Amino acid sequence: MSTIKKLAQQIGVSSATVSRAMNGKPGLADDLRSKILSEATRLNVVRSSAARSLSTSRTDHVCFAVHHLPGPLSSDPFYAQILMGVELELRQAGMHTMLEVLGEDEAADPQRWRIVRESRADGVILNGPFVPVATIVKLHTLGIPLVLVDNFSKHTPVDAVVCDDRGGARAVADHILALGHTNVAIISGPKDWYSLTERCAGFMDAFSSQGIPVPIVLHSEATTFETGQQLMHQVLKLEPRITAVLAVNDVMAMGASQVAQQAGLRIPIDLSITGFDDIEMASRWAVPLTTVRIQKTYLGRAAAKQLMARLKDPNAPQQRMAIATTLIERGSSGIVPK
Amino acid sequence: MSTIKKLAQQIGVSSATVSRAMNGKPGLADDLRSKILSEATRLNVVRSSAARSLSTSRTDHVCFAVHHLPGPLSSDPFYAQILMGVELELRQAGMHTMLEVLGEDEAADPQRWRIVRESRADGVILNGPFVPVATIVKLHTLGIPLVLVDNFSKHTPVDAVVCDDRGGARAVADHILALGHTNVAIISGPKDWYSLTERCAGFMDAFSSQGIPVPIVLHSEATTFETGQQLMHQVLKLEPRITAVLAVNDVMAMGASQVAQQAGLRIPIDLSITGFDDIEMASRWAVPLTTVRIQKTYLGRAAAKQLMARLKDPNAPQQRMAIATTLIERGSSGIVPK
DNA sequence: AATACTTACGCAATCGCATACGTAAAAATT
DNA sequence: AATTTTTACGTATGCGATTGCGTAAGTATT
Repeated sequence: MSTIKKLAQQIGVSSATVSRAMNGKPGLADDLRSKILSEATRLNVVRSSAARSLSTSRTDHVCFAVHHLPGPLSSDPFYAQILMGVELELRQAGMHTMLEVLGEDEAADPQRWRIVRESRADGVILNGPFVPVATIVKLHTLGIPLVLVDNFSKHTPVDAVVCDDRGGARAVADHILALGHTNVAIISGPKDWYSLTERCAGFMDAFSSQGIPVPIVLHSEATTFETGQQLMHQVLKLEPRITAVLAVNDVMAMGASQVAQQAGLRIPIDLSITGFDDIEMASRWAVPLTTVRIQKTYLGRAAAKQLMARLKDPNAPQQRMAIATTLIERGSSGIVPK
Repeated sequence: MSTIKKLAQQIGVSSATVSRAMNGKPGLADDLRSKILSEATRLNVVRSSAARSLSTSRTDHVCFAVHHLPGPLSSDPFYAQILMGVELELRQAGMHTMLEVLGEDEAADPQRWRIVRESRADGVILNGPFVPVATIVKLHTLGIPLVLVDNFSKHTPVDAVVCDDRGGARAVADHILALGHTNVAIISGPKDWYSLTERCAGFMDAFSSQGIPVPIVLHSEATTFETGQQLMHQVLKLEPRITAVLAVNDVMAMGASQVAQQAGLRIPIDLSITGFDDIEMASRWAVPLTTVRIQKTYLGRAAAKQLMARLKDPNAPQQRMAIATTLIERGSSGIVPK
């Protein structure tokens, strides 16, 4: 790999000129510029990323941070797809994605995020509701360009990209109510996860606007297949006459449906179950899952765009962007049994 | 963030000394070193990554490359978990992960991998069998430290980390044969994917060593749920008396099992089905899947280690490391029906 | 035609670290 | 005690860009 300076000598100009040419900066005759550019590609000359970030104090890297839990990037492909979206969008802008997996230590103190500490990235896309608010605040006061995904902070003016959890939830709930169900349970995860509270709120919207009494709401420590199973057991014990279960995501819905079936309930004949997210397996599940589709890749793209906008204008007002969701009706929901 | 030089002035030494101290290099009194180190942490002084990679021409970054197909990082969490393993291992060594998602263009020409072109990483972990051999060769002759994961190249001496596909396949096949099955079908993906040929070979090993006639083998263009469904349809048409199906991965097995069930076959009473990979959903599937467990995170860790070893000694002989697999017996396999 | 502006480019400082080399003091050797 | 070796540090240069400033030529203005 050759340097800019050698290219300059080759052509007979100064390295400053080559630099300006390659960066599309003014102060250069058009014909010279195109000559430099073509020579550069011919000789495979690339600007050294190290040198230029030393000089400009930008890296063109973005840090994609996810909490490391049983889940995030592995079993539940939710964040993996967001990651794909981020990569795609950044790539188009000539930027790059770095991955930071957050353990307990890092979740508590952003100073321990090595990518941030060593400023290996220009900004951070922080995914999921797993990180304590204090961490977000600290990160923000540290002046690090930041975009939250699938999370939102009331306490700090931080950009966020979410999906229309509330609207989506409202839609499934409306769907279930339209089918005639009145005896409904909601199974959810931790009470303080933004998206979950929104989804629950959306469910409630539907009930209250139809004048139907509020359903049972059960919470758990996580949103896994297993917690779905556990909560379904509870539901069956608490209120056997339930005819529909609104799960706060697909994986939980799957767990719940399995328990229900093992208890002898037929879906959707005896019991309707709905999910949220529309993960790939939702349509392939034994009883295809009625759910709410989130365009995960698009979420990622939006986050990347938002971060780049923030980098360009650090003083722009905070933005919260909500990506629309769509109800996907499949076999797991049906009319209320007589 | 302060610089090394300022820290040096503060303490009253030269920046060279601070540099040596922070890099653990010799030529420094122990007490001075520890004093410098403690001051550095106290004042939050970090070596500029840009400056040091300009100076050392290392980045401490590793490029994790996956082909962008419907699958890799999204629906099939296989590579996502490998990614996690890589990140974990690199992190422990003070290195960082960059993500490069390969489209068709990049798959054909590594010069288009921007992370590589701009040497933003010291080496590449190349995942999956999706990339043409020519690309691997080119990358290798370009002198870029490279480790293949879930792939192997006979044509070039490139390090590779795979799992014991053959042994694992042998184990499931043995298991199925031990249950008395003799009328077996194998459903696989593209013929030229390394892991798949190994797995098929492993299956065959079992048959031939037991003296049982070779089974039907069907191939397809991909290894998705849908191709699993398609091949199962074919199997049913071709040889309705089949009693066991060995799928080359879990997702295909799931697709196949669904088709079989829809055709009225009970699993495992009428038909045994096995998978490979042991993805999370395998155990949660309607009929829990007998399969072969791959420790994906460990695969990633091994790959990262291997790459770092290669970086340390570029001339070490090529290595192929195979990670052991384990047979997981679950409900989808049973004795041959009478 | 004289002056004032632009334009197109080169010069040189700068970014922050690593490291080869130099040197004085301390330790070892004789 | 004189010499050699080692230790512990400082000096200075280079890594490869970016960019403010300077200047000569070209263009516009009057």
